[in-house]
Amino acid sequence: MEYPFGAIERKWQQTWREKRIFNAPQKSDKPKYYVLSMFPYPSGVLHIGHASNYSIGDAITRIKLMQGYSVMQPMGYDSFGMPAENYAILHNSHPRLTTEENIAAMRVQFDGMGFGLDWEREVSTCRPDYYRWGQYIFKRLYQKGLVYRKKSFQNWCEECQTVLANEQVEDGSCWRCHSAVEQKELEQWYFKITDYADELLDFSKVIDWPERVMTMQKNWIGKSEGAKIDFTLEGTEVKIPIFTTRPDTIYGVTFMALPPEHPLVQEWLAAEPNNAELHDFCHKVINADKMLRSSADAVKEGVFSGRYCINPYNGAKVQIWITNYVLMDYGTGAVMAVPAHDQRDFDFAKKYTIPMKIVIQAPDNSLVLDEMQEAYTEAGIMVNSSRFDGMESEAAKAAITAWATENGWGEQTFTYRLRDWGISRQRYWGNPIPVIHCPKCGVVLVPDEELPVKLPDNVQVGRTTSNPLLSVPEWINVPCPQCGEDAKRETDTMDTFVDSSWYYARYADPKNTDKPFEPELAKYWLPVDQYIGGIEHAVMHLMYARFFHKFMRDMGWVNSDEPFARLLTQGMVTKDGAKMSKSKGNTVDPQYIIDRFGADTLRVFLMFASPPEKDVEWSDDGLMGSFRFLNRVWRLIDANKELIRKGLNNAVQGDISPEIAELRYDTHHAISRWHDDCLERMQYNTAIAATMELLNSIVKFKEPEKLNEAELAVYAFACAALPKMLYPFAPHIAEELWQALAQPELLHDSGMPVFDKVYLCRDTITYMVQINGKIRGKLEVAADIDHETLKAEALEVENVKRSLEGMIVKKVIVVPGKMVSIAAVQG
RNA sequence: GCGAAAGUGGCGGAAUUGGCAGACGCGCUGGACUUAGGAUCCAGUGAGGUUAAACUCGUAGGGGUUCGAGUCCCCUCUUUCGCACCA
Repeated sequence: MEYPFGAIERKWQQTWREKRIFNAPQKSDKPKYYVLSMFPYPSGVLHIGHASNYSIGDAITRIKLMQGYSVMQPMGYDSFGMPAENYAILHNSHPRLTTEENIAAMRVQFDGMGFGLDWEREVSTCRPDYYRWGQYIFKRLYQKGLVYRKKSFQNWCEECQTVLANEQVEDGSCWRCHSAVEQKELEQWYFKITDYADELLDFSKVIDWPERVMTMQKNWIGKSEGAKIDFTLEGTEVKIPIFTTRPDTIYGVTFMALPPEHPLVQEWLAAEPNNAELHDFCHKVINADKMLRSSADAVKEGVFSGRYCINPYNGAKVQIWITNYVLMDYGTGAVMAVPAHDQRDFDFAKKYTIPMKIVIQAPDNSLVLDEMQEAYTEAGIMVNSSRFDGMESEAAKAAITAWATENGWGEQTFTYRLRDWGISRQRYWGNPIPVIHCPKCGVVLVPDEELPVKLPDNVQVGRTTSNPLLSVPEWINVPCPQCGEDAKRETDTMDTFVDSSWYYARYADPKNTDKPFEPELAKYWLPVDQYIGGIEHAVMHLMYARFFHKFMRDMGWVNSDEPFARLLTQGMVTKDGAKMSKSKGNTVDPQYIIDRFGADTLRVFLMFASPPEKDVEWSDDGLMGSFRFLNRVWRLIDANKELIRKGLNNAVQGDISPEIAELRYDTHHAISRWHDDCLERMQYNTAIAATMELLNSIVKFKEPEKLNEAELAVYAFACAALPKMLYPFAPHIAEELWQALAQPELLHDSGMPVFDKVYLCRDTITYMVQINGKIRGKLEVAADIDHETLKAEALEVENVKRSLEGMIVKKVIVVPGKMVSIAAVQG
């Protein structure tokens, strides 16, 4: 017989809702705990990945409730973005309608999983009551000087008809649709995330983040120390600043490398319309696939510009080359090339027979110019470097930089790989940028009282024209808020990552109609104590949210430095070793599993199969194992509930059999392991294993009705521990069994399962005996035996004695509570 | 190429501080029972060896430290992830 999971799950879902168990109070005497899983895109269908991810957060929520915290676990929808627009096109509908339908459908499935979510705090980024405050925050960022517009070459996804931030380009492809990314020159809105680069590099204020995520962010920010040095265009006063991390090689500069996008190059192009070589090369490079251009094994190419610049250190005349290997948007967009000491410059110089000059000599004096096969990039002794000759190159870096500062042609500086965040998207289904362009006043912010700038409904959604908003003149044409003249609305919408950069704060005060959220409430709930989500957001979402949080702190809206104190990056669910996807045809429908085996079974399987941060390989057989487990627990308690109720009221004093004493030990041991796994280690698979082991220990007793009073008390205590231990993972069956044991309160309110250290002590201990590292025997002794006696007894164990024949014992080591180790040699 | 993490039975995984490797689950083998169920219960299950033991081997491979290594150190291989002309 299967236990009646369907009825039980419906019953408890309804009870939790009616009793408002998971609606977090705004004020509480208890300490707060904020559990947050990354909100989903509302696809309308809950897939196994969602089920797995949110099961983790729900387990934490229920553990923290039992522990006595006031817990908030909200949920919402990241509902702007391309997929909604495409979905609407496909179904000949409107994104707003399809999105709301999907949200309603997902809500039902979330509830069917039994997640303890505070639906009164639901946010959906595509609703005006949410995106209004995104616009408000945009304005505050603008007023703080953290927003600007810039025309430049952008990553353009033809498929999505929109631009992408650098971090949204993966291997030259769009992060979302995976089609190739091109370059297109456009005027775009930017957030000055680089202002916070140093602070984003500092993770000292997070409590527990995976090292991997912090490393990825550090790599992405890519801070490097170096010097900015001004070269001068020959015969002019024009400065060409360069950035280098190797100022010690400045006397080895034999050419200057500029990218075609460099303003000086653009000037020369304009000045020489007939220089075909120059024009062809620049045109070719600028329009080349950015991925190919920036890959390490791309062939280096260039043309000589016919111009020279002057090295300020020695007055040397340096050829200026236009090349494909220098990036306009890193450093100053100009490179001093030192072929003898930089591999890229070396390759380039070899190809175009540009001279080289050794200025750092290897410590063993082995460098000879004509014999060099590759650049020498190590440290060494300065040579051919005028007044710096003989110095250690590492020390010379500072000296040479100082010399530049003294002479006014350079300074010590830092450069970052991180670029400002381009947030403009040429799409309809996003948050409108609250700006009006006035021919007279320029860029004018929409006044607060006119927010939100609502998306018009009557657009023709489609991907043939670039931005659907361009087709709504009555929305675009508005009077300027400042001068009243005819003006036009900005038609770019914001990157959806803007919406997800502050939603965690809105949950603290989701219905506020005056401001994004009440600072007092955000200060109470933030930071998020435990954040859970996929590793794929390691750089983008998590860095943007940190940036927003630091801005909100500077505004005085929050008082923490980091939004997420602890971060858990959960693994994905795989099948046949691959990520589940429709195209591979290896998906599993959670709804089918819930209908056939119950949500508890699904949750237990997902949590038991592997630790939360690792991938879970789907297994139908494994799922059945979880189902059998819950059925066994059910049968045990259902068959014995009167007896257990009685036993829970029994006195614990009295004689008990050794077998029951063992059960008592197993029970307290299992609970203690559960505590450790649930609270310290966050390793829920072993917490479930401990629960299974306890069940196995209990079911050894086939006739509990024959136990005496004291024994029954032990037995009942063991049985009653099962629902508590199951609660985080299989909450419905746990509540039902808990109620069957005539317990008055619901489990979240019942406290942690308790164990008593007294019962973890044993009178006797089994010691293993090792000889030279191999197990040769064991002996059971009193727990308080002294070491000398123990050693003597260990040597007398029969098998030990025999193995020691003809050997001389050199040393005997006692590992308290565990083993006796004998070191012996052949005699 | 650089950096990080990982590699344990037929499978998912456990071993928390250097101390009985393989918990727990799946699968498999044998048995019991039967209201034939996607049952349940009992026994077994790393490899070799044995009636059973003893014993030998065993945590990717090779070395090392230690009374003792899955765990620490060095080298190699493989896999995964991140970065990759960043001056």
